Amino acid sequence: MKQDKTYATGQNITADDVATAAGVSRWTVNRAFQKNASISAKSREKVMQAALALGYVPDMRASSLASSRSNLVALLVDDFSNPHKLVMMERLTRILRQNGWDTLLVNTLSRDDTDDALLNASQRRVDAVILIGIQFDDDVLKTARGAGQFRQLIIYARISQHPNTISIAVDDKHAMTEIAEYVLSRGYTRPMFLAGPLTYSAHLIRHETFMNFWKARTGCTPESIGVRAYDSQMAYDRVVKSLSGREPADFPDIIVCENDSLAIGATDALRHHFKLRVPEDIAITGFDDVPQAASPNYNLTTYRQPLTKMAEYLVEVLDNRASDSEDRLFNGHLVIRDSA
Amino acid sequence: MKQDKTYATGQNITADDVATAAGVSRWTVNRAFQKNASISAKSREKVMQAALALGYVPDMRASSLASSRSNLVALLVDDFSNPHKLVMMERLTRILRQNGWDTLLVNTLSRDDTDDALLNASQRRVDAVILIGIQFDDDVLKTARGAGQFRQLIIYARISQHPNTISIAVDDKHAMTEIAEYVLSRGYTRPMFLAGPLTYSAHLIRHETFMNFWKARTGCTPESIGVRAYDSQMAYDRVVKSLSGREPADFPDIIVCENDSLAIGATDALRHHFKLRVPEDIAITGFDDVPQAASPNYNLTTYRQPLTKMAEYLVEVLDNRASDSEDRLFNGHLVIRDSA
DNA sequence: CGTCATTTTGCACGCGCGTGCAACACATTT
DNA sequence: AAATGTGTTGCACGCGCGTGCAAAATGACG
Repeated sequence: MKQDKTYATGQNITADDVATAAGVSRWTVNRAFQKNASISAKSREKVMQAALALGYVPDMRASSLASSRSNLVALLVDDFSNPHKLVMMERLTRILRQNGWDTLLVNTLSRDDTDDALLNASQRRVDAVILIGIQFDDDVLKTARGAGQFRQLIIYARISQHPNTISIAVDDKHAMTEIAEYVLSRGYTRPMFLAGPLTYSAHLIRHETFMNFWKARTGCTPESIGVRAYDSQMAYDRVVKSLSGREPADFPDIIVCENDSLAIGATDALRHHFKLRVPEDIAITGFDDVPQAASPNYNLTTYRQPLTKMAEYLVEVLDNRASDSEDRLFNGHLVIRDSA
Repeated sequence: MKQDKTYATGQNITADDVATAAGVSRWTVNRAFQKNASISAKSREKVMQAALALGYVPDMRASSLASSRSNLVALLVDDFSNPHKLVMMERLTRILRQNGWDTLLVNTLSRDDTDDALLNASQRRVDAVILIGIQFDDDVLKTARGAGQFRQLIIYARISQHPNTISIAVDDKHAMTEIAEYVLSRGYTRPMFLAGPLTYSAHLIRHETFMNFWKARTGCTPESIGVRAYDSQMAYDRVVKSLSGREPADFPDIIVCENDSLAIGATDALRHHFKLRVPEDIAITGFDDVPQAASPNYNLTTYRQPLTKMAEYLVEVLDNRASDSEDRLFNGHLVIRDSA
């Protein structure tokens, strides 16, 4: 049944073909496909009919080349193990597309690869590069080849100190304060903080905020442990290692996690390794509200970022409709479930 | 600290600029950036140094326009709720990029949107469109505008009856037979099959295979239920509804799920709603081996698709190195854990 | 040192479309 | 009917690079 090896229908149809078919000039054809072009409704109609009949589709490579705007953004992602990335990618690509932007997905294999990934984006002359990852640090950006080719560099869901960069992120300080207030108000007294990689200052905010808050409000410095990646398995192992051999009295009564991946790993460790109950024996909080957090198995108390608002603001920035090019922090909200 | 509003370093540098700087013609410059170009090592060196000094990056829009090959593929994804999609996307983008292919990620919002998504890909003149989704059916493809613009249409991780299309997928029949053999060999006698959306024939294979196998080998027809989407929550609700009010003797002793998302929802339902143990009271099998399946919480017996091999074969097809343009089915392997 | 095979380089032309301006058509006003 | 204004259309030129071929440079060999 499968015959044709290619899916193509012969040679490409250009605006010229449509022009002769519609009895207008080529420029009128292209105008018909532009948004705010000066063209009469009548001739646009003629053009569109001819285009449909011929199966003409404008070539954005050529239009981009001529207009020097590509309506393309590169999305650099370096951590596919965190399920929250999937949520972010869905939201971003959806809202970008609804606003006329296409997305080039670049899988940044490792930290050393960032440079290559940026080069990749440059070659396509994307209008902006969006970074959603954890390995991108300011040094990499500074020395990146081809970094001069794109107009905007946007750090999404993270803060960056790098100049010429816009951060669109949740206000970690505000968010973590809200979590800490909640933890305190629920009467927990021996919290432990489970942090992710503490390589860059931007990652420290949640950690610092919680520690400072707790110290200021109770006088005590909470215990704190960390892992090298936002990975459930690592969190599991780390919690096991940290709590093994302790007297029950020395256990924390709640583990405040930097994100849901860690929280899930911690929960599994408490339940399956230590045979403890969550939240009865030890409570847990997370951050992100990944889909799994809502499952009856975890019922995780967590913090939801306003991803839609953030994506919409991103579009504003891309369209140069944003009032300024400063960083923008958003507030999400605490999602209270059973885990704490 | 953040001063410059744009990241651009003035106007674009073209091959001409590099040419004058290196003392060669523009064509030599471009040759230096081509793979198998006829150019001496000496002048390539000269060019590369000048290019580096000026920060020149070749413009793929122009090269694509001139050569009519874009080295770009569109990845159409329509179901971001399944965590396995994240795994597939990571593998695909990684291997594609390692082989010189860029990926345009198109979030296909709904079934009606497929047409628009394909149009989107056409406008960028991608060399191929890769479909990893469940909503794409043959009717949509038939009537798609702009479908004639790309050379190849590849259905990934699913079978399609559509001509002019290549499927790269796991051999569902073989895989499900392996699962069924295992279930039988472990002595289960009252299996229930939990299926996903049964809209297209391609989705029925796993279901049919299991049902036929069991009937042939035991003479009994297993019970079978289904949900409208590959969603854990739906699976949870469906299992609750199906088993509520039954006598314990009428419970299945194993639930064979079409994929891990459903298996996870089923597991949660058994544990949290019915307070049953998995696998002691009722066992579970899944399909895909999502990261979560390996967690100590689920320990899911499941089937892993050879995603790397599949992606590598995809590259072969894109490079026209594949022996033929027929569908290609791969075998994965059973991953035995505790859940069954 | 000359001849020929081979590699390397330069170039006219084209890929498909946008920009800015000039020419044109039409409706409105005096 | 002429003059004015508004909306619409056509066109020269350029965006940056690849293709195929011819000219030039290089190397091999007698």
